[in-house]
Amino acid sequence: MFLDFMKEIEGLIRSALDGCGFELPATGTNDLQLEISPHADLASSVAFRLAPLEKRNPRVIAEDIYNRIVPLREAEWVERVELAGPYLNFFMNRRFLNSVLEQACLDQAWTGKMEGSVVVEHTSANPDGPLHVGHIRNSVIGDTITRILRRAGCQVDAQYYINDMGRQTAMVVWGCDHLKLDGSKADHAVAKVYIQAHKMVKENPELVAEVDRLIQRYEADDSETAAKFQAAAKYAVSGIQETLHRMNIHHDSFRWESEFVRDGSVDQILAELEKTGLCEVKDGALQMNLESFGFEKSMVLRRADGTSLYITRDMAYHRWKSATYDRVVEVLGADHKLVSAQLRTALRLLGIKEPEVVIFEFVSLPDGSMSTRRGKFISADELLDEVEKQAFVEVTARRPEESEEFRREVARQVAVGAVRYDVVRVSADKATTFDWKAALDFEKLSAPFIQYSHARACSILRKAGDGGAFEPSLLASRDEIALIKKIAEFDMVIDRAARELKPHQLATYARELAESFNQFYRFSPVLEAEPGLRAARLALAVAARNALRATLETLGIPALESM
RNA sequence: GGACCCGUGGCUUAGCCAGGAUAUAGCACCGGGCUUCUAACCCGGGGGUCGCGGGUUCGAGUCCCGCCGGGUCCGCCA
Repeated sequence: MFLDFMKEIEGLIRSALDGCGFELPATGTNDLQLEISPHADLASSVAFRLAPLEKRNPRVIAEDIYNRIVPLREAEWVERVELAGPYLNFFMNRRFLNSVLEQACLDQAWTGKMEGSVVVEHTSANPDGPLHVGHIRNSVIGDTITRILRRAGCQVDAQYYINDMGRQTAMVVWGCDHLKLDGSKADHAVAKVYIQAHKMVKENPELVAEVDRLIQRYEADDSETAAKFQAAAKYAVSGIQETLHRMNIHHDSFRWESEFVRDGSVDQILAELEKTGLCEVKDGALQMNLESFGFEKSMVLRRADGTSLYITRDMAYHRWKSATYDRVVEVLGADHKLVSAQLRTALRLLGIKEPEVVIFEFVSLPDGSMSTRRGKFISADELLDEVEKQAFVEVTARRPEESEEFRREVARQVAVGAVRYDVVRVSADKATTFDWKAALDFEKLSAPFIQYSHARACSILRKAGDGGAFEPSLLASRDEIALIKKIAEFDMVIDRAARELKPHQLATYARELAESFNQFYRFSPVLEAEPGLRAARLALAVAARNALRATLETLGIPALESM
């Protein structure tokens, strides 16, 4: 699809440049300055790049290139090139549009040729309570990246790293020893114990020693203690998973950080780090000095009591990931920026491939940041419940004749979509403030808009029956052509989002695709059209339905057939 | 104090990494469209010193420097 069109144009320009004797220094990506433009299907402003090198007017250079472009009779997808001042404007031919339509109709246009294995670590919330509205930014971004990479063609392992050795988990274990889990949803029950335990320890500082002893015993692999830690972590994670499943989020594998202590890889990493000569024992703790790399704070690798720390275990985990997968991707909150940078520096020193880190900025509440420990958060479950409730009201208003079962199911699917879309549509590096009013207002720039387009397409197809043979060239109106072109962009959007790890680009595309379909729907009646045109439009409706379904699926949003 | 991120119409936001032809969309506001495939939709309109000041460039929302405002981090927590 679009990538093929683009590739052909690249070839045309490059051979024209050779013909002119122009040498374009490679500056990275998009050397040819190609972009989708309102003036063309694809435009190049490469003449501007060459002007200073050739010391000539870019208009003259563009004209030279234009004159050297081989006759397009043999071009597969390019109809014509226009010279517009310093710009070269390329237009796609009918064959290209027909090919897009055909591939989309056959539902075979949605998987790319990217290769390799990728591990995407996301969510990895501490097993000390339920996911809150900040965590789900991690989960939704991570899961969408996972889906995008799969679409692009990669083999992806979505992984949850369970922090079972941390102080938080020890606090939960201590809490479970002294308090009762109250039987509510697992992760919520754990949170109550954790919050209470934290309060008790804070009020009685002598209890800290008890928590420390738990950490030491777990590190020493005391079997009774280990059973408690693992049971507590597993219990919390089971509740977290339940919430994730509600949002269509599934992990392929779970790794426990304790594994890396047990199998000796943490000790091994420590030995290797010590060999760098940057480590010293200070106040009994092993520390690494990274000042020459711009970090004023040294990195503590081992506590004075000999137990390991998160960052050291994480080093071992990263070495394993780097050795196992071609690409290592992880989604982290902005609070991890500094440690993550330190970790990458340390990995580099050991010659270990560094991860690609997707940082997302914080979600805060109107009155400040969230905290599981202080019990100050809005849980993902609560959010989903409320959005679902509101969605039920909306469905009931629009489809009062439908059964309650139908309306409940639609509300559930709309809620999942609304929550996911609301999170993924914003670029990860924008800090946001959670707002109930905005969360429950999913009327317009939101998932239902896209789901609705899909449902409309399905409705046409339900009523139309089998369209049979059709003449694609009949699709020539502005809205029909625009829709085909938008469908064609799918592979390029996926490819780019997969390389840049920016899922919000797909959210933007989804909105544009739905918009194009809605315009087609409004201006090009399908069922009432003349037989020939009807068949062609029906084919376009199938193509659009498939494109919308693939897009929604990649966003993890249910593609409802009726709503 | 230091490091990193953000600042685009009243509000939310794309474009910034790879500088180019009239700056994207939604909400809200004004006007129009359901006897026609689901109006959770479509069409039109008003509204922008792209935080501020320098610089680089033929050209800056996009790159560089400084400042202002907001966020995050700077634990033998994770």
